Amino acid sequence: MPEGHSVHRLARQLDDVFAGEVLRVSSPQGRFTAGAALLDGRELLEATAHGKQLFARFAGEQILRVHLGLYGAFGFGGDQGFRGASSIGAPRRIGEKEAYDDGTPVAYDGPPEPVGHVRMRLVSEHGWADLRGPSVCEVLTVPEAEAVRGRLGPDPLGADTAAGEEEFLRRIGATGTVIAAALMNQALIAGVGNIYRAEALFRAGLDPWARGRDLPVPVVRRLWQDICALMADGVRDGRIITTRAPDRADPEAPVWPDHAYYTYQRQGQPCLICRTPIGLAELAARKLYWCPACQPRTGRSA
DNA sequence: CTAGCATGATCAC
DNA sequence: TGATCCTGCTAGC
Repeated sequence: MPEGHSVHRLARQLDDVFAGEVLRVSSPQGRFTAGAALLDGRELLEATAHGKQLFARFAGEQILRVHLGLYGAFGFGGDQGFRGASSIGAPRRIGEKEAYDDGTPVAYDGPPEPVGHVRMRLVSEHGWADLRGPSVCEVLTVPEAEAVRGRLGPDPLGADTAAGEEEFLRRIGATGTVIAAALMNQALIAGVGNIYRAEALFRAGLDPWARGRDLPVPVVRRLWQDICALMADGVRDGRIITTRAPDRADPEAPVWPDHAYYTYQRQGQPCLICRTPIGLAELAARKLYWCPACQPRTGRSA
């Protein structure tokens, strides 16, 4: 159940441990057998992310595209050098909750027998990665991969956040949908999910039902900039934390605060700012959390 | 133990 | 709008 920050961490991890390596690629589960055969024995050149989409470029113009969906996750394992190659702290799993190695040296005898439904297994000389439960795992040509990217909006974790801001402004200004729905539309902004959506709207004090095109330009700019900052923190921490330090129950515990969120899954509980009970609504088949007092309905909202 | 739900997105109707 | 994909966590027996 990853939002964009998890996929960016995953891309970094794959790049750290596999880039430049010739990989054995298989599908123990059997649902990716043909795709695995296209990649098997090729060098992984680079792994990148755009929003929630993961792209791994292999030699021979083969692009692996993975989307984790609701519950996809990668698991990693390998020898000491493999684990040390990770720049994000050698997690054993990336996708939903991440578990970290404690640094204890372990003997490495090659990958374990696949347990359960492993859609794809990548194996190098020094380590392995197992992919489970993705909504998409396929091999694309370069033009096909570019077409996928072309359908996505700007990524707050992309290299050029200034250009992304202008693009976000353009796309939000052109949509008639409410801002809470717009933030979940990957064609308008890529990588935001249900948590960042709810939390960014709260931090901006925005009515979730305000229409995108009705929002003042400076408000939309600040929203983009705040999402960029929040998601960059998420990549750094491996976890979504959106509460400002003074708003957490224990300011002395900045890394694992009691309250990581202002509104997400806090329906009925008091707002951390004004004590008003947090609201819950159904919007486009997803749950929307907001504070009715800090994010008052505006006249023109839908 | 089981049932229900979850940070997602597509497809059929 | 609802079903579906199909994993893992958690609340409740």
